[in-house]
Amino acid sequence: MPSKISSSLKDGNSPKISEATVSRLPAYYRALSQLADAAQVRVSSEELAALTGVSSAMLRKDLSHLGSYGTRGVGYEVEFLRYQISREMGLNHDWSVVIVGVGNLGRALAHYGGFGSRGFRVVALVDADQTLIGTKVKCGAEGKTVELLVHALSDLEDVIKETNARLGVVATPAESAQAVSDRLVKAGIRSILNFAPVHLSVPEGVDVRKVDLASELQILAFHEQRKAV
Amino acid sequence: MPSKISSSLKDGNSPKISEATVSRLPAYYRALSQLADAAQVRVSSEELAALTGVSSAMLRKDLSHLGSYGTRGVGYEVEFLRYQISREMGLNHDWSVVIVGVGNLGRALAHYGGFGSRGFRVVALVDADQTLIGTKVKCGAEGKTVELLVHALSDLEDVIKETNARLGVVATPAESAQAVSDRLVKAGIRSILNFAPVHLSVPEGVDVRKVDLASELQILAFHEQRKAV
DNA sequence: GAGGATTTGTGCTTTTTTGCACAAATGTGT
DNA sequence: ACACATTTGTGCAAAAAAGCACAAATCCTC
Repeated sequence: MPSKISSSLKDGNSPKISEATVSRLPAYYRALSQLADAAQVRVSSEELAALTGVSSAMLRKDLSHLGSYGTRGVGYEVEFLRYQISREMGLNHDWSVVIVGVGNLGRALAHYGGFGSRGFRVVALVDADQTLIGTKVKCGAEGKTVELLVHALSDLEDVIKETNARLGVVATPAESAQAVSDRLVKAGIRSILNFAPVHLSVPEGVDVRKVDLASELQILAFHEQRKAV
Repeated sequence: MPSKISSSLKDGNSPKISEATVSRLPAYYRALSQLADAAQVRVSSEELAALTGVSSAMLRKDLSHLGSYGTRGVGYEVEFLRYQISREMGLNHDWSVVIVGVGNLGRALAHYGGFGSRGFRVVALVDADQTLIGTKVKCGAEGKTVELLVHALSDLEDVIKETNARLGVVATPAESAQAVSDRLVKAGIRSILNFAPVHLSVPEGVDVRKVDLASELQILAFHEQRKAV
């Protein structure tokens, strides 16, 4: 039995988890959730590593940064480790998300079930298109769908204040992305997920993560071309 | 004037462009396209770096791996550099893409204009859902939309052979992603873009890039939580 | 309760990536 | 023609990330 007592015995200061590690934690969390659903109690670093596509040594080092949550000779307790990761990542409470841009992609994101099941709740939809404003859009996957009203872009600040959104998703065309980002920041948003194919410049203290679909394909194409030799 | 003569004077062997560099080339390419549209002729490393969110030193080093395409004291010629990057990445010819999974996300991807304008063409849609098979889905952004028939998953191999698709996009639920991936590989696809929230295990020589929307939000949430202190 | 099998946690090494600083090359003006 | 301002390309140093190997800790069996 792992010493579940020492869980909150960590110093107040952040123990500097490296960015590379942080970027892999979600994958570990997902795999652990999967195992938990399958009622598996314990898992070895080898097994969890295989499920997430990393080496077992790297997995162990990543986890060791969170604390010593495994048992030598045995492995990790699935449910316990999952909880520790979720706590470390702040997934034990819900995060409110505002999506700006309700085009094809924005609607797909709203529908996407993966958010709700992992601590994120889309609480507001915003768009500049007059023909969309006022319409309702289904949010969340089957099971617990909610209809959300599309608000006007001009009401962005109010919407954020009322819904207490902490995370902003930019799913607008490239032309308007920077302006939208600026307003999100001004309204207090400090974490932005950007789907528009432009670099957003934001003041210090604001985090932006970019997801660029075309870029991903281009990177694949680069390697594909090299193979063809 | 840069010496445009030496463009193909490179050794046949690949000059080992680092993965980090490759992952940034698409951003450079996009920014250069933007500048070209604005009819800008020359650009400095400083300016291009600002547009893409990297340091000017890193940009110069990245570009130096492709060749010496700039002119000291002057900068880079926008159109010329753009062409060199596109050539290096294999964007001078079109890449055919097959999308498996025509749910909300798959449809959004099919609609997405960013693909077509950057050397990618969605040539086939495949799904397992009987109610979708045989229906038509609009592909591409306004301007040149094409209607594509949704094919049965059982016909995957034939569809790939007929359309000569080189890139596969997995936009299925997590449960079926691995099986779909296996069949894509067996059908000759060696580059896969995976949107399903699972790790795909593939044989050596096959590239997989993963885009996980929930993971991105989780990483943001991690940092957001740290700020709140 | 001792010995062997297993599996974590981690110090050390190697590789990759980033950052700095400046020489080399080009254009400009007098 | 020559000094000067600009901007690239790159050698070298620093930092970050990944990989290796093994000691430490635990469990199981006899």
